[in-house]
Amino acid sequence: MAERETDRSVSQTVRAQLALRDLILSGGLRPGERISELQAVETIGVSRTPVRMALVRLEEEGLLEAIPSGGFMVKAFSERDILDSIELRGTLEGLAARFAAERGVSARDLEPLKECLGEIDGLVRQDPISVEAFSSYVALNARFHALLTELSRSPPLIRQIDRASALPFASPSGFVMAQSALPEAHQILLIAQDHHRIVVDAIENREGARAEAIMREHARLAARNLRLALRNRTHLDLLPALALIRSVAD
Amino acid sequence: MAERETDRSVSQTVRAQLALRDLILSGGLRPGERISELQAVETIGVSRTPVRMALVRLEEEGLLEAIPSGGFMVKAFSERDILDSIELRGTLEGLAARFAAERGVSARDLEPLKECLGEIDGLVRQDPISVEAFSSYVALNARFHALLTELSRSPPLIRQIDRASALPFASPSGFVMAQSALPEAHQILLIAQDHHRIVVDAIENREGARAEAIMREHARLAARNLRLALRNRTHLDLLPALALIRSVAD
DNA sequence: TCGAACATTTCTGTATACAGAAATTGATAA
DNA sequence: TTATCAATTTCTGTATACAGAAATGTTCGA
Repeated sequence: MAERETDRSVSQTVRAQLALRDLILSGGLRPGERISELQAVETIGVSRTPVRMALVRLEEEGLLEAIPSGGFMVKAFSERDILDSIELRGTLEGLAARFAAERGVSARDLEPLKECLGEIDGLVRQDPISVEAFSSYVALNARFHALLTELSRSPPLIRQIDRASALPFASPSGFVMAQSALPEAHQILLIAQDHHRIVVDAIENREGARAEAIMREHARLAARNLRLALRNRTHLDLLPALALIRSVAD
Repeated sequence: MAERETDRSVSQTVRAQLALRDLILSGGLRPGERISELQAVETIGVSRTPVRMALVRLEEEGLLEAIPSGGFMVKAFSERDILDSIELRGTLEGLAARFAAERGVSARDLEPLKECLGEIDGLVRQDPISVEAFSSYVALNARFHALLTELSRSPPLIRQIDRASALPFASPSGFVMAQSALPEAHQILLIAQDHHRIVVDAIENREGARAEAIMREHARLAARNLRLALRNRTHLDLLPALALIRSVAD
């Protein structure tokens, strides 16, 4: 939707995949809705073959579901599904943190993580926090988690975490936090940042069990947060995947 | 390879996927080897389109890797990759066991699991254990783990576990345990069955933490087991994915 | 007015054709 | 003999054509 002119640097398949994913996450396609290949062809502007490839990939990714009679539909998730996904992700990240701690990381390896930590600090110290700062936080937070995951040095685990993140971190491209929810969100950010600091410390000190435990706690915070957001119908959480939750969408 | 005549009950894509996966797991395609679409078309007997679909699915599944310049190759795994995958799987199954315990399962829900437990008991009580009994065990064990996973009642978790099982449980269709390795394997089976009994008991008694812990321990047994198998170059382990390990294949 | 059966239309799954890129082979020169 | 360059061949990515199935709309009968 952003650019219409053919971008030759990216394959048609990838383009279709990105376009479809964004369409799903932004709510352009509702949960349960059947996806018409021909319609997608028109919308995206590529042929059926790459669209089809993208559909298969998105199904494997977990955003689509195959219809027995043929074709795909947007997968619908319950509130519990999302909460479970968050806990699942926390468990995997806990394992990653433990791996990082137990296998030993050099000070040099920890550097990017600490740097990221510092950048986040700069944001969350603002009082009151701005909407822009919050958007930056979302990006930085994602980077922090990615860096942490990388530290495990375990390709299978990294892969799995990437997959598990699809839902909890699913976020349409142009998400912005509502102004009214900022103060409460700020409080949560401060706690989350505490967790971040602790896990880095635990890894540095080779305390695997502690590193694992804090990441699980971190996930529990996110879950509590989401539960609150759902109850209040606000977007104060860090996880704007709400469009996918059927029980809310309906 | 089994049937050549067109099986109309299954789609061409699924047929291609199964054929390719079996070809990879049985070692017909070596790790690192590039997969020629046209060659696959000839071997499997379907057109390029379904082959292509199958390749994409197998890549998402983690058995193939995309080549930057185009096409796919069989993914190569290190010994550590496989060990990590086992621990990863154990961690996820631990979470599943905890979910099952905490969320409460009725006696009726536990019935299939207990029945499976009993069947395995019948096998492992044999002394000496037969090669056939061992093959049966492999199947029953997979069923036990699947049933346990189901008890979590968490679709996202079940999905992740299925993905995570791709490697640890990867097994070509006609695998049989070597006669010489049976006694040692039998010992391991007995311990594994102890774990199975404990986890069922823990779930029944709503002891989430205990259920989780024992599944992790269970994975650690499998990992130790595989490590031993790799050192001795025997197939005494329960995880015949060795064909995928490059450090062994080389 | 409602329901069922038939015809029409649309859509998916599969096969194939085509273009551009990559790899391989062969030839020539140092 | 070896290295380099060019020509050829092969392969992938994409588009499109076709057949069968599913869904939809319409018409006829009760």
